[in-house]
Amino acid sequence: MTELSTRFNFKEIDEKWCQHWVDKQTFHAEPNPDKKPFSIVIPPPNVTGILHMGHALNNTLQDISMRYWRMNGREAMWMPGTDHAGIATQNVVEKQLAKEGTRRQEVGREAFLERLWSWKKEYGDTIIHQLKKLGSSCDWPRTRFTMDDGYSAAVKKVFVALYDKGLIYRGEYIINWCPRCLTALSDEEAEHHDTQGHLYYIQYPFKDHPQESLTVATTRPETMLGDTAVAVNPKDERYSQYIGKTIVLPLINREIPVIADDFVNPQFGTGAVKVTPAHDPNDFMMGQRHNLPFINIMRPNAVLNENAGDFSDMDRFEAREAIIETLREQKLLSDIKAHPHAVGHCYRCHTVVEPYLSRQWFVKMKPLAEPAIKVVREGKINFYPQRWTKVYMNWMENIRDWCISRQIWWGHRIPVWYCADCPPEKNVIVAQETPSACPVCQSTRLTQDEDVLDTWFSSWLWPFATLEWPHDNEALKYFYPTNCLFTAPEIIFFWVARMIMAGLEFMGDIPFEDVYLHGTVRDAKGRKMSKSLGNAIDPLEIIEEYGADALRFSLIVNSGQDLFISKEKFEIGRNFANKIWNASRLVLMNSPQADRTATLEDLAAQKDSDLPSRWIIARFYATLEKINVAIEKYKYSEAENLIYEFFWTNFCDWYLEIIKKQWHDQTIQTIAYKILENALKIIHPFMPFVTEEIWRHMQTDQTLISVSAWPTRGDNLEDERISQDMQILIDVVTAIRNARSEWNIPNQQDIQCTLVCTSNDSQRLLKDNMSIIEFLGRVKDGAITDKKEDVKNAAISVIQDITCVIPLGDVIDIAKEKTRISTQIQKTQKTADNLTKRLQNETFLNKAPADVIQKEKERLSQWQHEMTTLKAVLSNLE
RNA sequence: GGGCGAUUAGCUCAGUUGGUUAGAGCAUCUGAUUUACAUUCAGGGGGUCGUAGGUUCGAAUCCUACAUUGCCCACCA
Repeated sequence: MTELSTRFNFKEIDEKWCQHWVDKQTFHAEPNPDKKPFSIVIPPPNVTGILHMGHALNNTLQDISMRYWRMNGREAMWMPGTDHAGIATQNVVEKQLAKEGTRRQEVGREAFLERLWSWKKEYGDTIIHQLKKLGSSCDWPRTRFTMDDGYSAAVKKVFVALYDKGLIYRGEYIINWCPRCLTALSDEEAEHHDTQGHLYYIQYPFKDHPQESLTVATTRPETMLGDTAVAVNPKDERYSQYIGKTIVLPLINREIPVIADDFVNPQFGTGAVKVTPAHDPNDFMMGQRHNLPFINIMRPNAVLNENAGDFSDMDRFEAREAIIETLREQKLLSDIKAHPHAVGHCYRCHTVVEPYLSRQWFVKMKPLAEPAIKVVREGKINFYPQRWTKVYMNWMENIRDWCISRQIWWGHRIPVWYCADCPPEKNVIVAQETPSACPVCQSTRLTQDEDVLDTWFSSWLWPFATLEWPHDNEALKYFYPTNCLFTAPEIIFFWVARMIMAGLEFMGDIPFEDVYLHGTVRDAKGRKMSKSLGNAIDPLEIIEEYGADALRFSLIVNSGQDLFISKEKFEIGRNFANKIWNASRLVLMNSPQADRTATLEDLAAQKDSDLPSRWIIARFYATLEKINVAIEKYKYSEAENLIYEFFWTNFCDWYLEIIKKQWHDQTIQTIAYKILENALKIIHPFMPFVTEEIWRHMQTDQTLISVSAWPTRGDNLEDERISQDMQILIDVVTAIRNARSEWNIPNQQDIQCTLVCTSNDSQRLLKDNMSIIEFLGRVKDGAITDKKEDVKNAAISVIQDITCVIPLGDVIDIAKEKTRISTQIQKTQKTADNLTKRLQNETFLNKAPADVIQKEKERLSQWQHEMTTLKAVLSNLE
């Protein structure tokens, strides 16, 4: 084998295997009738920019799962790809244009889209590259983009199908409008933040009695310019006399009626509401109920239009100030109260959205939601952690129609054409391909709808559109439905729920069985990582500095729900990778004669091996068992802790230390070698690079650990006896080390140690393993006896039925040792007392299960034994 | 206004269906360097499990209330 350097040189090795796996298409999967499939689709990262820590976490989780199942014999296919992310990507490119002093309207649609495609090329490639660097075992030749030709065909087909089914309609409604992005948004795309606003109380005078007025309260006084009524609750006696009266709207002197509507809450504000049907969803409905005029007072950019009288050409917030000022002057402003309320913001640019009346395309959601509710209720799809089921259900059960048209250019153009020669509203042609003529009047004067579709209208097809749907093909049949979706809870509504609906509607089957929702990555102070806060840690920087394995391992180990990370956290992973590297060096350097054809099962079956070897093999199988369960239950941090404990504490700190003087033994070489080999396999899903590299050094052929077989379980579960015996050895060694440390005895100085015990079992155990105790405890002349030693000036500790006596001569401070023993006696006494009390308690004896009582009795006798020994030790000191 | 989490060592987190003296990593303290690894090794200190009640023979674990904190949803202008 080749020499390994003293440190794990991750830069070189990451690069090497990253390249190798891609070049050899190690992770390409094809339908294989002999294997069960395991497939997942990546949540396609937006091509807006580069990957952040959240992506690193998301993809690490997916990769652990993929690698685990691949090694477990599945045909594992991980579909990679990217999302065009309509508004978001258009925004970043618009910002670029702005820097150049131009705008998309000046550049023109075609040239602007060219810019976007080149942006997509650059950032899409970067993202794929970053995913590779992370070690993601994706099926790279399948890489898809949500605006691929084939994908676009799927989107169009879906639009037409839903339209034909009557589930897509066009209409004028109040939607969320972003005045900066100049587009409609869906309800989900408007993020509500609690904001400290004001409630303005404004007096609206009556036409007949200008001295009298109704006072209304509003948070958006500028919208009063579009008021077409004032509403009160019909049961509100304070106002019943005014219903039907006419009010003269201040500032623009429009005459508007006082109407009665149940919607009005008499408790809120003054109980009288201004009604602005074109600028508020509730008012819109009232407007429809009462046949009120809809007066739009705003241009798309939220600057007031000609309907705003003196306030036209003012921005909405500027107009708010001006209106308040004017009303104040006219003594029509009776009060301003602080009023905290939720204000909608654009999820992409954070501008305050405006409820705006406009004609858009919508999807009727209820019919799609029903089957999607059913599959979750029936447990065909499961959420992990389970509590997210409720969140999903709640949204689905109250689902509202989905506004899917966007007034932007980057995206799937809506497959709708309008005939110039047909009457309005009857001129709509919905088709997958550009029609050559109007099917009704044969006119060729057709224009396509200018708008594009919501980005999620393509993402919701991801699990099957990436597999070439609607083309019937083997891969689609074989890999759909996928097994699991790994994503963040933020997009349950945007994406998860809609994929379930689309899957059921178009594939007639669920898109995935499990949905695993992981936490958000935050900084050490718990803030969300973001560019604008400057607290983001770039995963690539961590890969450069600590290695990809370290990044992956550290993101998972000790992780709670949300993830709080600082740079230091990555040291855990880096150190562990280095530990694996060096332990492997040690084993490989010392095991030239290891029998590489042996299997761990064979070795486990040899019952005459030495205790440490039997122990480490048993520990391995116990760990393997627990890891299998943990991974399959999505408990990745638990799995990592098990691996860490096994490899570092059991294997390195004990086993490799114990066998240090035994490398000449071929059996020891074989066992160490085989344990390492199998340990690498179970570490591999978590740390693919270091394990692949070491594997290559261990194998004579060119096999890859990535596609090796996961260790099989066998019946070699941990032997209770072996682990107990080994624990005694460990405790004895620890007691000796402890005494050394306590009495400041330098390591070079040899010490003596006498182990006193009476039972045959313990005697034999100690005799068989005395050399280990001597070696690890640096003991010279270890002795075993069944007679009580009457040694003065000795450090004494008790391990079950074994008393460990270390003569210290004048090094010992008798007073100090007495205190130490006394403290220990006190602790022991307390525990024993508690146990005694419990065992004397009638109700405990009556009600507790027999095995618990039995256990407690055994414990008590152990404690009592220890106490007797300790007391003897103490009296011996006096 | 509703819903869902969280609260365990200085920090980040484990803690399975209630049943040993509540664990780990980091940090801290003491000691170790011709040894595979100082990205290391050995040892120590550090917790009345947010508060108050309740259920139980027994509670970090189950129940109730409260506190603190985070997230999501919601048309009371």
